[in-house]
Amino acid sequence: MSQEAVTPAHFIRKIVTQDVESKHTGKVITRFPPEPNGFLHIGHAKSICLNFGLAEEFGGDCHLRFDDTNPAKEEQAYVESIKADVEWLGFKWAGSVRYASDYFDTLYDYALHLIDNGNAYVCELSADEAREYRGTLKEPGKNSPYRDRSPEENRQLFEKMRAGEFEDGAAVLRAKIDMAAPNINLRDPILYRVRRLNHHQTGDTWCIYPTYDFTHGQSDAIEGVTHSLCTLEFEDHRPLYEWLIEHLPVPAQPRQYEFARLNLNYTVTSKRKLKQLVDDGHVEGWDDPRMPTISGMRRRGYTPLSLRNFCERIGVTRSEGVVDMSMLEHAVREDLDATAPRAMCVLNPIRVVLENYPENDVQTLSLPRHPKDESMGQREVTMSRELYIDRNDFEVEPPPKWKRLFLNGEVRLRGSYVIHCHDVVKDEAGNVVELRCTYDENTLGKNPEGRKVKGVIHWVSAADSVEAEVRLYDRLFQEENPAAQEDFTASLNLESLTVLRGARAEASLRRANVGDRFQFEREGYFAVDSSSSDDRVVFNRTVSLRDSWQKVKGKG
RNA sequence: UGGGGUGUCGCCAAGCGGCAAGGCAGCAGGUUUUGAUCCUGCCAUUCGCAGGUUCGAAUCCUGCCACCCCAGCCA
Repeated sequence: MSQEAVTPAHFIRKIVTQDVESKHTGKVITRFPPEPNGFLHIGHAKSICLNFGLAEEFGGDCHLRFDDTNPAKEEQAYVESIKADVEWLGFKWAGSVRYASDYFDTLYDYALHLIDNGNAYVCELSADEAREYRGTLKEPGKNSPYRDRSPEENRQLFEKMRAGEFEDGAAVLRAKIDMAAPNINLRDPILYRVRRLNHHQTGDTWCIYPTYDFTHGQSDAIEGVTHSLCTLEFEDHRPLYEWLIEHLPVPAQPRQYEFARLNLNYTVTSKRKLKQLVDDGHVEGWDDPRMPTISGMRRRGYTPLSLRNFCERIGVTRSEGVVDMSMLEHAVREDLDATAPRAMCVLNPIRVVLENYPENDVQTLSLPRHPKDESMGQREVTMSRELYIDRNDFEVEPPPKWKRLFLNGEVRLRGSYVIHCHDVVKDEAGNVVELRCTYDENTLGKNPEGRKVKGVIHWVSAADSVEAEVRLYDRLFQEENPAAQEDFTASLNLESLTVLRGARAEASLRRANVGDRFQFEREGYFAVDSSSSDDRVVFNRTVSLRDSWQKVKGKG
């Protein structure tokens, strides 16, 4: 066997492995339980990869279950986007999509079970009163005056709640546990509340809705989930999760395990904050390519594999950290380097005239689509007298270490000839607007004799190229940890989007389809945006190529 | 002494009593018609701190310190 670096098993993988080897004879069942109240982001990708990945690895199942217990915040549109994101990442949920609301009837019966056993009661304290009775972090709470109602009375009252005989907020069902518990989640937690709201799945069937705590664990049990994985903030809920499972006639005993959520620097991974960016118009929508949402990253050009590799590499632990954006960028570059066909696109064009190139002569050059993968074939680019190169690839007076074109210097046109610049044309303001050059006809496919040409730059034929819009993205926030700021929107990077309308792309790109990904040589990876039309191609820069010239330049 | 957690390289992360994996970033070279990719080398005598146990400690014990989560009829 090879000694290749195998990803070490993280703690959850170890637990599952151990369970499979010992107590569990059945299969591993996990679930990804999003609340449909927003779009999924990179943090959810971690959870998706963990849950679906584990099930896949152990030959088990992973369910997609919407945790839809709060109709006030949830919408069908979010349900649809979430399904699309999970599928795009390449995972398949077992069976049909599930909803916690599928279990509302059972949950209601479970509630009656607790009531009949004296483990739950209807409480008519107002929200404010309930807060006072709950006590504080350091002081115990005190019992609700409604705590000792009889099971019979509670049953009647709860049935009235269901029948709509209480106004919103007028009554709740509470578990009867311990108002002095040091863990606040055990101070008679609320199980049901009255909410006269239409629900995206159940319509107007219910006017009482179970809380997360009363829903999650029981749903897990009903589905036979063996390992219920969630983030650290739910750790304090585990005793309640277990209490409910112990006191209810559930069909299975799922176990909850917590892991640290993913934090990425220079962005936010909080549905609430992302929603605010959308609602306040700081971005163009949930799928804005600057958003760390799965749909935004998809539109930006990220690949499912790059996200999955990223999630595998960051690991799964219980210590909360902040992953550097460069890890994510590395993951996309790695995948795209191997899979993206190459093409040339001049982002900031400046005209080049090859004075010794015959007026109407047009040559077709065949270039490989990929430098290492011949199976990707060739593409044709047109060579002609008038070209465009990037303004950044020319200097009248070159700085030290310069390898590109300069006045009275020469450079290789990628896949074509070596050209020499002997003059520049300037406008009234003194800006260089055109380069007068000559080409060396003996340099196609071979190096000139007697001299070395260090640089290679990309180019396109002036006539045979298409105008394209190119969108460059920079980090959304200037602050490494925007969430730590008083107002996170204050550190929004106002230059996170740069739109280049006059870019010139090689002709082969005319037929690019939405979603297609390319490496624009020497620039970066780009994906065709969904806003492209037949007469206007729009490219999103997924990520730039690594650029060691920036470093050299920086050192002066 | 409210409860629950976490502290290993700039970042992520292995390790679980036998002498600090790996990845990202960085640095230095090599190859290169992408200043890309690829390749090579360098990058924690030290594991939050202080004691202790032990032949031996990041790993065990004790005490500190720092940070995170919890007082929604949100999830």
